[in-house]
Amino acid sequence: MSKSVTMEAAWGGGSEEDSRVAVTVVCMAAMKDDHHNNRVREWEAGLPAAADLTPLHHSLITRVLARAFCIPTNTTPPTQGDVIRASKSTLQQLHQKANGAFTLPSFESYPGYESRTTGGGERGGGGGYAAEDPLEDERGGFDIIKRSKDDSGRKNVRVTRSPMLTSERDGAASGSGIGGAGNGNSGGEIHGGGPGYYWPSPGAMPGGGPGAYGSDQGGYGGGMEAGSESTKAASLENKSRKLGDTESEDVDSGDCPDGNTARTLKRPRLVWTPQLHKRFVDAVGHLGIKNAVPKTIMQLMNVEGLTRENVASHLQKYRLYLKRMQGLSTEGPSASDPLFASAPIPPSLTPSPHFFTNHHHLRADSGVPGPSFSPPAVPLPRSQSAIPPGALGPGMMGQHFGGYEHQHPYNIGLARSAAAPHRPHGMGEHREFLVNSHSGAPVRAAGSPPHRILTLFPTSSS
DNA sequence: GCAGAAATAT
DNA sequence: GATATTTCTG
Repeated sequence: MSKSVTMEAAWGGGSEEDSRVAVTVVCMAAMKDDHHNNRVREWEAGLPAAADLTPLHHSLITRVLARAFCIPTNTTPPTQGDVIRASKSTLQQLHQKANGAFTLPSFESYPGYESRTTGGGERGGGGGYAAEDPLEDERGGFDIIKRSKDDSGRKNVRVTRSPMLTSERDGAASGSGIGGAGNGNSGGEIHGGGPGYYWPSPGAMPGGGPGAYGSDQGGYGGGMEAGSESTKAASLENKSRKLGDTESEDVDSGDCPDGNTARTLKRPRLVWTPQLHKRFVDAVGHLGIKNAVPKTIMQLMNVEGLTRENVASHLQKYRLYLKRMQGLSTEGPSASDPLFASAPIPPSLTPSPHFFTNHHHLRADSGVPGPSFSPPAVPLPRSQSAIPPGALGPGMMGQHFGGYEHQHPYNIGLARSAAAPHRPHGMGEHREFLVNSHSGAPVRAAGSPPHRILTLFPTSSS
């Protein structure tokens, strides 16, 4: 358990130094073991140095590509001959190295490697996409993983920075996935160390992952997700083309993922967790459906990071839902919209308050005025089916909100709301959002034993 | 600039 | 198909 191997490959970064292939083996146990340590050195010694590889990529990368990835290149574009020559020469060098003293130590010596690569759940082998590791995401950062697939089906992972992230991260943004213990609490960054977002791994961990989802690490604290960028960027580009040349310039210059421009491409995807939705409903109920407009709701909700657009979108959906409910007023809640069904509709908003049928699932905190915290927020993994049942914590399984009626994960404050439907409790004071619990247990209401409450956007009160 | 609807993306 | 974001329109 104490052994770990980190393989990090960086190529085509923003500087000469980054343009390298670096393979680092960290074998904590081996560090105490001279035998192992020597073998590691031996292996490292056999690797091509940065200088061996830099000329290759500098010669081969086209200017367009280099520009796109902010790779410094020679000012004069290489000719075809240059490329061929450089390729040959570099290949020769590599061959020489390969034929020479390039011997790799046996990986069997490093069970850590074995277990990680086979058990990590990343299909197709490879070093995996470390940042997808829930444990890694625990660090509470706000980095956004954007994925896309190229033709070969390989995922492209790009780590960008949230607009809210003002502090600099170290170079580990896309680095190892197993380096740290993944304690989001200790990894406090800009917002004080909440286990912020979790950007789930599509297709990863088909039941065999590290199990962080349901662990007491609270591997799923998040609520925002960044989706594929390629399609988005393409769409953006298409649209900018439609709009004219003025904007395509922005897209052009914004290709370099230097943090500033990538931000404009996409905003993290907000998942309307039951808690969040409940807050939303409270706000709407407080305002009355007539006066409930996105901005006001947003202000009343007082949730950091929530935008007017988020609220507007949700309000749009919510209104549709209410309409539908009015039509179905005699038939009870719509199973097709479990999120909405999960939170009470204030009497002022609904003609059919009898709506809630899952009373046998009422939580202990129901009826308690004040902030009521429900199970940890559920991110919306692209493939939730990959999450092992039971690993999500109470009631957290199911595709989307499927199985909701039985899992009752979102019976939030139903009784509470019935008792005090017009009380948008905690508003103006609390900013808990996408609450998480390190214990993995449902977070309790205020007044309950002091469960550790982690907020997505920790505030001074956290 | 905001709200709401519609289109689009994931 | 569901859900969220983005864009469009008033």
